[in-house]
Amino acid sequence: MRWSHYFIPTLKESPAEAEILSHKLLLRAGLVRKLTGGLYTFLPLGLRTLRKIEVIIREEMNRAGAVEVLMPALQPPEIWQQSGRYETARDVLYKARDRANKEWVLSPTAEEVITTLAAGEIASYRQLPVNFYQISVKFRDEIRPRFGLMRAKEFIMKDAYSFDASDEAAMASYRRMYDAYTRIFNRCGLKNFPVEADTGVIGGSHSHEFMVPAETGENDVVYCEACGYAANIEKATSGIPATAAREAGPAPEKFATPGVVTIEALSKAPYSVPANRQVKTLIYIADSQPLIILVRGDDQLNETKLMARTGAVQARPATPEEIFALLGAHPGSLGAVVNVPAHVKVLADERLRGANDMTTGANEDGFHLKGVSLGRDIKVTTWFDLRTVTAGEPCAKCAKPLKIRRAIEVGHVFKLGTKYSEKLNACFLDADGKSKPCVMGCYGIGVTRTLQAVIEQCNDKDGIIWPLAVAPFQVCITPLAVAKDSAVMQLAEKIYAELTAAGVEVILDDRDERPGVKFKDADLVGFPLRIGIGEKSLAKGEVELKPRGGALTLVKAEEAVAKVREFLAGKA
RNA sequence: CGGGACGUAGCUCAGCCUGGUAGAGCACUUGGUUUGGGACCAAGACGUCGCAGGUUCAAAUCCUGUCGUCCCGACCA
Repeated sequence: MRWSHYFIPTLKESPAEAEILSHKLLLRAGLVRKLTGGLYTFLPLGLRTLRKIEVIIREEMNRAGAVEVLMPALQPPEIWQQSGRYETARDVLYKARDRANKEWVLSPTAEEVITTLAAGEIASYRQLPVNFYQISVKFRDEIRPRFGLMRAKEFIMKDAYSFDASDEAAMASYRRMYDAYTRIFNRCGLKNFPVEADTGVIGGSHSHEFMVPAETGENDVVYCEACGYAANIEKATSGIPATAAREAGPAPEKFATPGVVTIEALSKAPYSVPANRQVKTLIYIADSQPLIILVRGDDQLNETKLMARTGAVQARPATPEEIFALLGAHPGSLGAVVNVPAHVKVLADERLRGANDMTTGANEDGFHLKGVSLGRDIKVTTWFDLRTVTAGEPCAKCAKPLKIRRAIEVGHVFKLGTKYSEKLNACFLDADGKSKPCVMGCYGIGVTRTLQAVIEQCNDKDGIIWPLAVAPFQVCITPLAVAKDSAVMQLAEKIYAELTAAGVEVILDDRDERPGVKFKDADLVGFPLRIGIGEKSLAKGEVELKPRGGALTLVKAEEAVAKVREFLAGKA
């Protein structure tokens, strides 16, 4: 490819819309352009990299035994109603109407379609296992698209769906995908690691997310360097000890706390009740039902855990008005000891189990209760792990201190079970002649997000440093004179022709630009290897080889092609 | 949906407070000089100042509304 015939609109300055580095580089290196918020056009260079990632994904999915299909992006709402997600996924579903005013949904994912396909096509255990995948555009009505391709309204996803005859077989399918994902992200040149994850609205029993460590990521990951435990903070647990038992009085004692409505205020004089001896009382509305939630004063409720434990589809903090109507007091004076309506469930965090001599609100503005014992004074409906892990807590497996870091989620694997196959009737006849629902798994990779994650991880002050496997071009030839009859250009053309013939992906910067412009552009775009050809070195019969981010070496002109192939072979 | 910031040339921004001829740098066009890390000189082209109302003799500037973008939070398959 000749640069002058291509389209690489590089920018010296970052557009104001970009905040994080990878987003700025996407725009500056001429990989994408924004159409509007959350919607991007891939330019030639960005598309080449995208295609390379797709090829890696296809190779590994095929190797893992999955078969490629392509499903419609426009889908009938009926199947979404059948699975129940027309309601539960309502907020992210884009909807459209046709001329007959019939409604359609734009696919955010394809469990419904693939399960409908399986329902029609799979009749016997002899057809199992099978794993379908596709690489296609997905649509999600994100509340807040951000960071370029990281969270967009429309993006490219690889989604796969496995169908198995038994739970054990489904776990084997899950494991195959898990291993394939590790290979895929490694091949993309990404530092990555799997973490235990919550299954969310998609449902299922077992789940891992593949994370790329990055400060700009949207996920917090809890991990243990000693034993390798790693989990999304939404799911993570620790070995933190329960609340210490104390000498407890015979009954709770009410005391006046005028104006005190925070844990912190109560921890100060004249009350001086440490946060770890307080019970924090939170009121949530989960699927229209009020819930009382108790966590220790120094803990934070983990809303994802709350949703997971209760199976709620939607949950939100109650408003002060709702709270007053329920308990007769305002936030800051709430407790679960007295005035708790019989129909309201009390969910308490495990860390409070057996705790006594605690202080909590009296459900009367301006008053608290001390000497409260959980179990004796508070009727807990159910105990759950509901708290959010913090850094430094002992690992549940090995007791070493846990750490927390930010990361980008690039892949997610779920064991789904029979949730969709039952609802959409994807059943098969087993060897014993009985009809059983397929045991499913689903597996996603954010392809466009992965592209940006590579940039986020592979860069320096001058621009992108593409891993060879996903670089838009492997080699950039930079002749410093472009007149057709110049020795420099003639050699550049010769090397270009030889490399091209050898199957190397090479771009020839044949623009009549000053050297500085060409060097800056090559660095910004991030080609793994640049061949510099100038009059100075050519006078000695030499050309320059400059790996991006590495040191420049001089080689004999006639050896250049061989050296380049050596370089590429060593990196492949 | 709450909080905040910003919409002026293709891009980055100034001008707005204190109303009075629409600006700079980069990019672009032409000519010349340059030519090993984003050149220089000269000439040029490019704008309904996001949009709609209002105030005023006069609005980029003040007021109201609206749309859009970005950030934080909420939310998030």
